[in-house]
Amino acid sequence: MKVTINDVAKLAGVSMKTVSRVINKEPSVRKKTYDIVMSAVKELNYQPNIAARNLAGTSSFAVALVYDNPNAYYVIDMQNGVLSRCKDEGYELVIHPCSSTDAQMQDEFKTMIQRSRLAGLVLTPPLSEQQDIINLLDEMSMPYVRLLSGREEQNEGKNNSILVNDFAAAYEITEHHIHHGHKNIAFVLGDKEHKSTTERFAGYLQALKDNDLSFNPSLVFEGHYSFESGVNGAKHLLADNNKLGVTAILGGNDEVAAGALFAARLMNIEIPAQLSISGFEDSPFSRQTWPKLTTAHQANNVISEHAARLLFSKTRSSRKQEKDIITNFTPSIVVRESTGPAPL
Amino acid sequence: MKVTINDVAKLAGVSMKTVSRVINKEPSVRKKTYDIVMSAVKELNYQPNIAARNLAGTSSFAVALVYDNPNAYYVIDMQNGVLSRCKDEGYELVIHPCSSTDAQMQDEFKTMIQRSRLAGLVLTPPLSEQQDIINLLDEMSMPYVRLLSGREEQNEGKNNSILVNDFAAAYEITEHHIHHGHKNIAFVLGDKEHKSTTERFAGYLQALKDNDLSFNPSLVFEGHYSFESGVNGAKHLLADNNKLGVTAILGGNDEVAAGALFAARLMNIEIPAQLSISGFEDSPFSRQTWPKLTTAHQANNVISEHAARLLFSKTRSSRKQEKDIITNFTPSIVVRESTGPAPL
DNA sequence: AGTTAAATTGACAGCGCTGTCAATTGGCTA
DNA sequence: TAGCCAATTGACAGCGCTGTCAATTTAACT
Repeated sequence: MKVTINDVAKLAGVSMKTVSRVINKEPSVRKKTYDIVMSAVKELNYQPNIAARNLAGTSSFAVALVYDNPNAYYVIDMQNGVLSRCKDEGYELVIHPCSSTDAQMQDEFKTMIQRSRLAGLVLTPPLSEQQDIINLLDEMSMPYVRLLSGREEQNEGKNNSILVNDFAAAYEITEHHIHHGHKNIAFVLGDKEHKSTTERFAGYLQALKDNDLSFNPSLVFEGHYSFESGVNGAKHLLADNNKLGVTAILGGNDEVAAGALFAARLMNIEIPAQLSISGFEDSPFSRQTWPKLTTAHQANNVISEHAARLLFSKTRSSRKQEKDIITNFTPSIVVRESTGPAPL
Repeated sequence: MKVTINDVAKLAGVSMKTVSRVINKEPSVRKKTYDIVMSAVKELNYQPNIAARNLAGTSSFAVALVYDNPNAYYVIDMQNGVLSRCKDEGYELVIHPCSSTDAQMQDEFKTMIQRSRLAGLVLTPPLSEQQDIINLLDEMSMPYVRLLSGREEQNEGKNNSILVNDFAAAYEITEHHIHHGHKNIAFVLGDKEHKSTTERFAGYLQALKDNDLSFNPSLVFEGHYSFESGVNGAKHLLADNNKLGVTAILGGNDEVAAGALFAARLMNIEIPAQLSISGFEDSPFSRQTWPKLTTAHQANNVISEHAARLLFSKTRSSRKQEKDIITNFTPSIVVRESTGPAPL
């Protein structure tokens, strides 16, 4: 029933250590030996014991995913992406939800790292943007990968960040509206503490500028990443029978856009005939509205998978480096039914 | 930096084994000894090494949460509930998303169990309703706890199930509508493969019966647990200018209800003045609609925590039994703005 | 006090694997 | 062919803890 590394060694006619080398893809193993061992592994269906590896080795076989994010869809995508890579690599995934505002979080964080003897961790926004956490990890010289909102040129010299180009996404979405003849394009921003908010806003501004449209500050609503904020924002922007003449609204994310959509419906505004609305992220949320949202697709499960790859590439130097790790993602626009030409 | 059980033993002036006994809350430890050891543990801030415990002991210190559920909110709640208990008990949580329809799932399942040397697992619907999985676990004599939709009387004799009384929830919600004077109460059902669907439907029927209202099959729409299904269901039920005279709709869950809400809005039906709509589960979804949904609150994080407790109580017989584990949950109605008196 | 059983504690091996370092092999040059 | 270095392999200890079982202490009796 239980197959140990010793059984494999006997069957292959080599030492345990050599089997260990094969399992861990260490160099200095002859091709022939490798094949013999591998066939023995397969014949016995050998499964390395993670606990023993953790105990005996210097580095452990567990990575943590740390998040403080109310968006369940986002979290699940992150988990699944990292998890799939972990399975391939034979690692365990420790999930660690936490509150970034909690004062004792750092302690709890430290305890977790000690207890689990982690090989490394993946940080998602907004924790990945918190300098004190980064410092703490650097102090402990613990490998980590950050998921951040940012542009490619900002990633130079760093080799532990995965950037999502929210600037470009916002730029593209704004141009989508502009090309549809929209002039008065409003923006319901997300939480301003999040870097994604400032990046998206910057992209929006740049697109306006590049298309010779003037920026009207009253078309910007400073809100939060929530449905309700979208409702409030849209109500505010469209107040007084839309005296501002808004014909398009960028929601800070899909939830915000869904809220805006709802508010517009309540005001008997036809979507997209009278008003175009777009979101960001392409969460399942964007398909649960009616009409479905035009949004910027961001493959969070893919992104998180690459984050995991990057982490693994840093963790095990003995293994050959993976060369196809993408560290810069640019969301691409998905046009659905919530946007269209500007009304005449 | 690294504190081992040996350090604690020295400081406390006892053997390693005694420290081990204290850590594991084994019986046969004098109160005085216990206190001495515990103070040493605290002084050194000793953290047991999970890998070593797993390796040395017969049972491991990891439990798995297995799910096949597209509802991210549900999954997150489940995770958090089980996770909080795991932290208290010093266990690890292994999350295992999988597809119940996938043919090779059982194999993968087995592999996971072998690899991780699990102490036990928590199964959520619809996996918890699959007999082949139950059989497999029984064969391996692996402890598990099932989360199921069902009524208290059905839980007798079983000690590995946590029941959510969807019957009672549906009964209560249906009566809520009835007491508001509704007569033509429609129901957009969820997936009929899920036991929660049949339970909720049964509760609805019972409530109608107990209040001397006749059951009209054409007021039932067989749908799915999705927003879109809610839209379609409501459209169907309210067709032809509501010739069926529907004044209230039960959504199979909150997503369905949200869909129904949206469809009604599109038809310019006022909620709740002309039509009452209710959901189930009280997911964040139900607060992201406008008006907010009346629904049946189901504290999934609490439920999953009790599932974990139940599992732990079965896992370590040496530890004193927990007596306050709730194995039967009855959701309670939360009245918000989407329901009201029947129109005249 | 003396005896006996029960409760409490400790010594020690070993869980399955990897790190260290020494032994062996093979490939190459002179 | 001998000689030498690098590549490859193996022997062995030990990671931090728990199970086993024996040693010791305590309590409960004649």
